Amino acid sequence: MANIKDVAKAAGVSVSTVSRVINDSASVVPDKRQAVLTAMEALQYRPNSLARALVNSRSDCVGLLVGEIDSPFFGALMAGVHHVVHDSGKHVIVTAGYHHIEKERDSIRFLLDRRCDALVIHSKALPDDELVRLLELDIPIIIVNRLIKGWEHRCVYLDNEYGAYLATRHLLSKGHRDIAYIGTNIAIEDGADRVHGYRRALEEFSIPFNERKVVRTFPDEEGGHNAMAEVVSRDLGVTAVFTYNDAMAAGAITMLQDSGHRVPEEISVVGFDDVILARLLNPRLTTIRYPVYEMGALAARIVLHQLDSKFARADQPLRFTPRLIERQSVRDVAPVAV
Amino acid sequence: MANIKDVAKAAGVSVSTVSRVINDSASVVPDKRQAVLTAMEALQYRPNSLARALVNSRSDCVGLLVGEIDSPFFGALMAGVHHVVHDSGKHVIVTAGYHHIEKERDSIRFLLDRRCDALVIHSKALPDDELVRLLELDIPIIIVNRLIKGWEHRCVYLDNEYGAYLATRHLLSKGHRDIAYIGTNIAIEDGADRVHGYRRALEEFSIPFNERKVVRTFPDEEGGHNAMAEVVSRDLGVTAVFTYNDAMAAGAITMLQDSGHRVPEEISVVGFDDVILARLLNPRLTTIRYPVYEMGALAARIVLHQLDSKFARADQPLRFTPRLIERQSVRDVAPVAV
DNA sequence: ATCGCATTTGAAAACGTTTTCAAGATTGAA
DNA sequence: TTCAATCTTGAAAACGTTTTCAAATGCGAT
Repeated sequence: MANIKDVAKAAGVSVSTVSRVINDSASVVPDKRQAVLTAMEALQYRPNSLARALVNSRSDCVGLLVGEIDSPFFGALMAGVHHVVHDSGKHVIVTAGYHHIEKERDSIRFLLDRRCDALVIHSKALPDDELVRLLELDIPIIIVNRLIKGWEHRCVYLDNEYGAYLATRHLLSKGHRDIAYIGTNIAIEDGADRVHGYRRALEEFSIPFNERKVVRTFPDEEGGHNAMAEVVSRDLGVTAVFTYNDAMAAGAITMLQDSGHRVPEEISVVGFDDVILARLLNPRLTTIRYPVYEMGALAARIVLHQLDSKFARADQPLRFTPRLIERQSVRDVAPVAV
Repeated sequence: MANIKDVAKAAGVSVSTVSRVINDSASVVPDKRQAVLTAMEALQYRPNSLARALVNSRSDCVGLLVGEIDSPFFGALMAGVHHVVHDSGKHVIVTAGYHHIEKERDSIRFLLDRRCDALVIHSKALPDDELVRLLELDIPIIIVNRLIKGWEHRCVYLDNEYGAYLATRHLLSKGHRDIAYIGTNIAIEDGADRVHGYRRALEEFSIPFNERKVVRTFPDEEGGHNAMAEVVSRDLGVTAVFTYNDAMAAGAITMLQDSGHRVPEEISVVGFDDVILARLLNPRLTTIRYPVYEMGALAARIVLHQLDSKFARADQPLRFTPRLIERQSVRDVAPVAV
């Protein structure tokens, strides 16, 4: 591959001059400029971005750590980040941590080694103090989907407690009184928050919390399926289920339908996230909207701004509020005022 | 951030020595090695991968171009590539082209500028000759999901014609005689191939091809929904539909159910791709399995091999064969021998 | 013609690595 | 003790850029 020297030689000028026309960082007389341009064209010259990044100490890359590369949830997160980063002429490097501490660590190391200008991080496995150590680095970093105490201004997160509260309250307002919660078995803050929201709604309706009505499994479709089977087998007279995410809801619905239960006639289901799947299930899933695309976009906007204030500043709060999306998976048992 | 000189100074050795212990590329006496190690630790030193890539002309990165960053199909493709590339200690840089010629071009340029060691490309928009020009570069490149004549050994692709044939034949063998095809309106080879497969199966059963039974829209859920509405409105006595992909099938099913038609009792549906969604729909979708994860993994294995023969060689053929996955969206009208 | 000033140019240093090369230190055998 | 052979080491060049700085050129006014 041709380099800048080849171009300089071909155009009969110095490398400095070539550099100047590439970046037009200074004026060059028209005929030399033209000579350089044609030489670049002829040699199919493309500047080596590594060399450029080395001297500029700017790679024009934003690093992004997600949980998995293939999942509607992270797909939306990636899309949000990609969108705004590309709009600013920069690029994204994505890595996945698979909710595994070592992989998350490696991924972040990789992004840092690559000299990304900024980072957007979704981490479930890394402990707070390790993330704080990152935040203390002097590179723009935003943590997505997690709140670290004392670092609220660097975290773009959702009010999980309120989301779970909304979902549960919705079920209660539709007359349900025996509501199971299918949660995640990975020890992570949003899991705990959602249990709190569930309990708070229950309390508001003076319904005692029953530990037997919550079962925790791996937060995917299969986990939801198994958990639902467990709930059914416990025979607690449950008329509704609230799940940690839509994938689990899908698994739960499948399990119910396969075992001859009708949804929502016999058992109502509310999910969480509102991934695309939710609209496609039958019955269409009533769920809590998690604006993950918007959150990714906001995170990206913030790091870009920190990097270079010529990018639009984000004045929005970093805390997002979930919303109930009513579809068809909840039956109205006996309406009650909220 | 500390650089190699700082480490050298701290350890009281030359940069060459530090480099040697980093890569252990030559022997260093134990006490100096230790001194270097502790200095690196103390300074939290991390080699600058850009500088390293510059001198080695090896970035240890594989570039990947996909259609969209958020879609189950490309999610699986990315996951396949990521998996094998990570296993070899290298990394992936993903870009998305959104099926748009300019964006695809830009993305590839970016990956090349970044000096990726190898590329895996999924392109729908770029013309053959432009891709050929890429393949002629002396860097390992594999094209996924597209067959370029004369370059079969560089293309990992699916037998689309056969997939469509399989789907249509399945419907025919279940007694369906009036089968609509909901196709893609983007002019791309696999679209045409699938129409051919559909026609071939029809011919085999001596059923005349009826242009009115095929409608083409944008290949997503909404497109499927609209296309299905169109098919219904044409009132052609259709008892089954085969769609270009699962998302369209989902849209079609939603449309049918919303307008009071039962699936599969009134109308049977067969999709294409077998993305995760297919298992979750109700009824579960009978579809054609597109082994995209495996194809991504194979493409990655090949470029890695070309890069450095120490990675396992791929002896498999580059052409994948689709398979029918029977689930519940097809009704048996009147069995007929295949 | 000459002077001064502004514009355009190229040489060289810098970015942070790896690697080559030659020199210095160490070892073992005679 | 000496010599050769082997190990270990550091200086310097290289990778492909950008940028600083000083020199060269061009221009208008005198």
